[in-house]
Amino acid sequence: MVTLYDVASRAGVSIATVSRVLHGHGAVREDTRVRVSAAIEELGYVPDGAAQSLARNRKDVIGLVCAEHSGLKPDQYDIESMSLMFYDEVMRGVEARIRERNLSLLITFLREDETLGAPEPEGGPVDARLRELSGKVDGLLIGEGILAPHALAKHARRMPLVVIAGDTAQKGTDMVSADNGSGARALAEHLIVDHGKRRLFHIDGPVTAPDAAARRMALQEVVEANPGTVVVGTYTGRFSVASGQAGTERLLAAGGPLPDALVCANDQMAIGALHALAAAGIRVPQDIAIVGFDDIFPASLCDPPLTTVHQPIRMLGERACDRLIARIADPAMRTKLELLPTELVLRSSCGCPPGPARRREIKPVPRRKPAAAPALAAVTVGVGAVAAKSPLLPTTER
Amino acid sequence: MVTLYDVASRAGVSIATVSRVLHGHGAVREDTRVRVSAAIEELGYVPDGAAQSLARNRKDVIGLVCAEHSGLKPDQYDIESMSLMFYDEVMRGVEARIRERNLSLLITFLREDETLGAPEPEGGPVDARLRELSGKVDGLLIGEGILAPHALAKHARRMPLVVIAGDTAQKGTDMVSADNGSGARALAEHLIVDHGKRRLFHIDGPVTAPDAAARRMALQEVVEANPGTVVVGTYTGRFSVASGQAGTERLLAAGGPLPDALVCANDQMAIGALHALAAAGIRVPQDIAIVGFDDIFPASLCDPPLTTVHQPIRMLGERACDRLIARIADPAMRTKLELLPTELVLRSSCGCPPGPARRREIKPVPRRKPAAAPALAAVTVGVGAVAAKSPLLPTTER
DNA sequence: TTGGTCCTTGTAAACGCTTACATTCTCGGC
DNA sequence: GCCGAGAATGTAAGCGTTTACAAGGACCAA
Repeated sequence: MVTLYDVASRAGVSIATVSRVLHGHGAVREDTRVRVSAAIEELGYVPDGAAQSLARNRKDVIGLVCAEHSGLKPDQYDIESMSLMFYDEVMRGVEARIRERNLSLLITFLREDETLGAPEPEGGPVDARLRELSGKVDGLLIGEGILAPHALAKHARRMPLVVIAGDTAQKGTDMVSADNGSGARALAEHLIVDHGKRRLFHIDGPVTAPDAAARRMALQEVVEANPGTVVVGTYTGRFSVASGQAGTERLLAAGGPLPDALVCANDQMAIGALHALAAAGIRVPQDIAIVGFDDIFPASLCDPPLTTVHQPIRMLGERACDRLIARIADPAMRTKLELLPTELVLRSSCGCPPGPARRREIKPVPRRKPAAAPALAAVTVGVGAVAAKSPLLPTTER
Repeated sequence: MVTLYDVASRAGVSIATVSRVLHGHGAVREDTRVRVSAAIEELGYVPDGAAQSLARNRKDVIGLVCAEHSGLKPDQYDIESMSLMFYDEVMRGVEARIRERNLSLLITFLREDETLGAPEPEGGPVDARLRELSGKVDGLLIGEGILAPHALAKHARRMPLVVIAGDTAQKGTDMVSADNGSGARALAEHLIVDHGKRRLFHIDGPVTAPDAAARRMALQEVVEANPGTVVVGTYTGRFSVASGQAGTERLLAAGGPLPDALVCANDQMAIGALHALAAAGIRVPQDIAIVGFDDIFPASLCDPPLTTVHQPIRMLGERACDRLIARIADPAMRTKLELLPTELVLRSSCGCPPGPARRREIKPVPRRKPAAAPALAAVTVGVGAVAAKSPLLPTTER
C-alpha cells in the first residue's frame, strides 16, 4: 500500500506538504506542487479513507436502510415486489444529493422477517446491524416501518437520523413523507365532484399501515363533506393483487347493485380488482370506476390504464438526505415532519377519456390536527415553491 | 462521542480488555466481562468504524459502481428505464452476499454522460470518483461499459476489481456475465427448429453494445447451421421501444411478404415492434412471431406475452461478489471470465400456446474461440451444478 | 516458602492521515 | 549586509482502534 510517507520521500518533502498539495490548502510553491503531484501520479497514491475519517473526525458517509421483501426469489420478481422499486428510487434521490456533496452512500437491506412483528428486543439482529452500521456513517436514513418507534428514538438519540415515509403521527424524529392525505382527498374529490360518483366501495389497506390510515381518513372526510355520497362497504386487503381480487370477488358474490366506484388503497389491489371485474364481464369504467394509489409502473399498462396518485419518491430521498445533512451539521436543530406534495394521475379507469395521462398537482391540505399530538415540534406542509405556484387542483397537460 | 477509553474507565479496566470483550478474543474473566458489557451498554458505546479499519488494515466495505441513465426525470421513469432494474437487482444479489460476511456495501451511480464516449482522459471526473471510492473500500464491482478497457485495467492493477456483464472479449480482468450467446442460440433454435420459422427479420442492437454483438453472432451461427433458413433483413436499433417500432414500420413500409419472425435484440424493441404490428393490424403470433431478450418485467404483461431469454441478474451480483471476495483474499489469483446460464422463457409471442410461461434451462454452448484472443487466462463456461444436470434444452414446467 | 505455569490484565506501538505550531527560507527595504 | 515580515516547509501530536508483548496474580508442586 502506498502511503503519504512514500509520496513524501519520493518527492523529497514532508508528509504535511503532500497533504497540502492533495487538498490545495496551505500555500505550496509551484515547483514543489508539481514535484509532489508527479510523485502521487507515479506511485498511484490514493489516500486511505479510514485514516482520513479518523483524522478529520467525520466519515463523509451516510447510510440508507431499506426494507426488503423476504424470501423473494428472482423469478418471483413480479408485480407484488414492484414496491421494491420504492427504495430503488429513493436511493437514486439520495445518491444524487450525496454526490453533489462528495459523500458516499452505504446501503443495507433489512429483510421483512427481520423488521416486522413486535418491537424488537434490545440486541436483536436489526439492532445489532444498525449499531454496526452507525459506526461507519455520519448519519442514517431509515425507511418506513423498519424499526418500532421506541427503537427509532433510541437510535436517533445516538446519531443523526431521518425517517423516510414513516408514521406521520410519530413526533420527535425528523421525517420526510408523501402527503398521502391530500392525495387521497384529491382522488376522492375527483371521483365524487368531477365524475359524480356517489356509492363507493373501499378496498382498504392493512390496519397496521400508516399510509393506509392516512388515505382512509381522507376518503372519509371527503365523503362526509359531500352529502349524498356514501361508502357502501369496505374490504380490508393486504396491499396485494390477490387481496384486491378477493375483495372484489366478495363484493360481487354479495350481489346487489354495483357501487359507482372502487377506491383501492394501492395500485396492486386495484389491478387485482380489475382482474376480478374482467372475469365477471363487468366493464371499467362504464359499469364501475376504479382508482388506485402510488402510480407504480404497471398502472399505466393495465386495461384500462389506472387513475391513481403519484408519489414523489425520488424527491423523498432527496429531501430526506438534505434534512439529514442539515442535522449532521446542527444536531440541535428542531425535528420536523416534511410532507411532500403528491400528484393526481388521471387515466381512464375513473371514467376520464382515454389518451395520455393528465396530471394534476395537488395542493396540500392541512391535516386535521391529531387530537393526541399537539406537541409536534414543527410541521412543514408541502414545499414552498411547488405548493405556492399551484392553485387548487389545476389541470396541466404534459 | 463515546470511546474505548470511556468504557474502560467506567468499567475500571484497560482499553485492551474492553476490546477483548467486544470481540470475544483473548481470555477474560467472567466477572470482568460482565462489568465491561454493562459499561458498554450503559454508555451506548459503538466502535468507530474508521479507527477499526485503520487498525485492522481492512475496511470491510466493498463498492458497487452502477451506470445510471442521465437526465432521467422522475416522471420519465418508464419502460425505457426499466433497464435500471438491472442494477437494482444486481445490487440485491451483491447485498445478500455482503451481508452474510458482515461487510458493507458502498454504492455509486455514474451518469451516462459521464461514462460514455471516448476513453476518459486521466484525471477525468469518473476516474477521480473511482479513485476516491477506492480509498474507502476493499474492492470494487463495476458494471458494464462504465470504463474503457485500459482504464479498467489500470484500476484493476491498483485494487481488487470485478466487472459485471462487461465485454466478454476483454481479458485479464475478472468478469461475471450472462451467457448471451447461448441464450440467443437457444432462442433462435426454438424459432427455427420447434416452430419451423425460416425467414427471419433481425432488429439488432447498437454496434457498440457487446451483448448485442454476442446475440447477433449466435443468431447468425444458428441460421448458417440450418439450411433453408435466412435473415431477410436487419435493422440496427438503439435498444429503445421507439427504435423497435421504427424498425418494424420500415419493414412494413418496404412491402413484400412478411418474414416468419422478428428477432429483437431486447425486449424493449420487441415491445415497440408489437406496437407497430398492432397498428398495422398484423396479428402476433398468427401472422408473424416475435421474440425479445432480457425478460424485463413488462415482457410478461404485453399482448401477446413475449417469448424471451431471462438473465440471472441477481445471481450476476452474487457471483461477482463472491469472486471479488476471493480476489481480495488472494490478489494473485488468476483472472477468470465466468458465464452464467440464461433461461429460455416461452410465452406466446413465438407461437407457443398461451398459458403460463414455460421455462427452459439453457445448456451453455462453448463459444467459437475468438480468433484474436487465445491468451484468455481461463474461461469458465456455465456453472457446474446447473449445467451438468441439464441435458440439451430440456423443458421444465414450473 | 519458593519457583514455575497459566491465566488475566495492562502498556504501548502501530495504522495513515490532518493540522496546530515551530522552524526555516526568501526577499524587499533600509 | 542586516532586519523583519511573510511565505514555505517541517515536526509532532492527535484521531480510536487492535494487538504484540510485558507484567502481575493465582495456584500448584516441591
